[in-house]
Amino acid sequence: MRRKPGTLVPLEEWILSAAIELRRRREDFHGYQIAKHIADASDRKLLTAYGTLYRALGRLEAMGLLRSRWEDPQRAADERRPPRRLYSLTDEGLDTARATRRARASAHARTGKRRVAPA
Amino acid sequence: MRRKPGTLVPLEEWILSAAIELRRRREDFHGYQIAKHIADASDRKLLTAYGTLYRALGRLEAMGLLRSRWEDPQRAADERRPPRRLYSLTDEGLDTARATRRARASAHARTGKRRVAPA
DNA sequence: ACTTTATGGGCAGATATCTGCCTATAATCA
DNA sequence: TGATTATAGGCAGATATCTGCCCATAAAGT
Repeated sequence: MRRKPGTLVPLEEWILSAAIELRRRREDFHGYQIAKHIADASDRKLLTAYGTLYRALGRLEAMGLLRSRWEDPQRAADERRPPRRLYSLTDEGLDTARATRRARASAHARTGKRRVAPA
Repeated sequence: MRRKPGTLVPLEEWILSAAIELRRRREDFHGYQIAKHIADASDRKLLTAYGTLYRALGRLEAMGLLRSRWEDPQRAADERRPPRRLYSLTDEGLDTARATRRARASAHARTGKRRVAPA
């Protein structure tokens, strides 16, 4: 719905937030996983389909905040499931994710929006 | 349903037959593709789910008649779809597929079954 | 303030692989 | 011949990624 340049939409912020959490556990994440994570965390019936999330991941990657790589297909085969696309935060993405968190934390009463992503 | 050792079930024969056809076009094939191919070729409402086919492919690979490899995930990404597992006939699989065809061709009236796979 | 425009999210479904459970039946065995 | 057993196929659904279409709405433009 026409984003103000340099800002993130809520879904993108949630993804970055989840990415920081998973990063502490030294894990990369994949779309299906984060979709379930977000669906659980937020009661919202969000993501009736996964399309919205995968598109958001694509945008974040295009912005340079996430990078993705395909996992070794052999590993997927060993675990008897389709291969995953694994995402991780770039340096810029990490900065942005932290800035987003700070903005969230200090956004108690204020409704003012803050720039959390580079123009 | 308890196979006589060294024989193939119809689904497996169809797969090998399709594999020979595709081989002429110098193409490897993947599960989803062959499922549709078979579903089209045989009016049968076969393969309401794909599970049956993927299991048959797995058996043929375990028998040594097919080999599989994962396609380059980058190519799948470029074509904006999930990665495929590509199958091709082994030498033994090619022999077996040809023997199956001959058996089919000469099975006009006779109902007698023939050994088309090695014990 | 009012119109235009860009785009994110919902809905629907395609693409692709894989498993668990049940049942029917062919092959084997007694 | 009749009982046992192995297993292929159907049914249902999980895992995983991705696209097309539409609409609502916020941002930008006038």
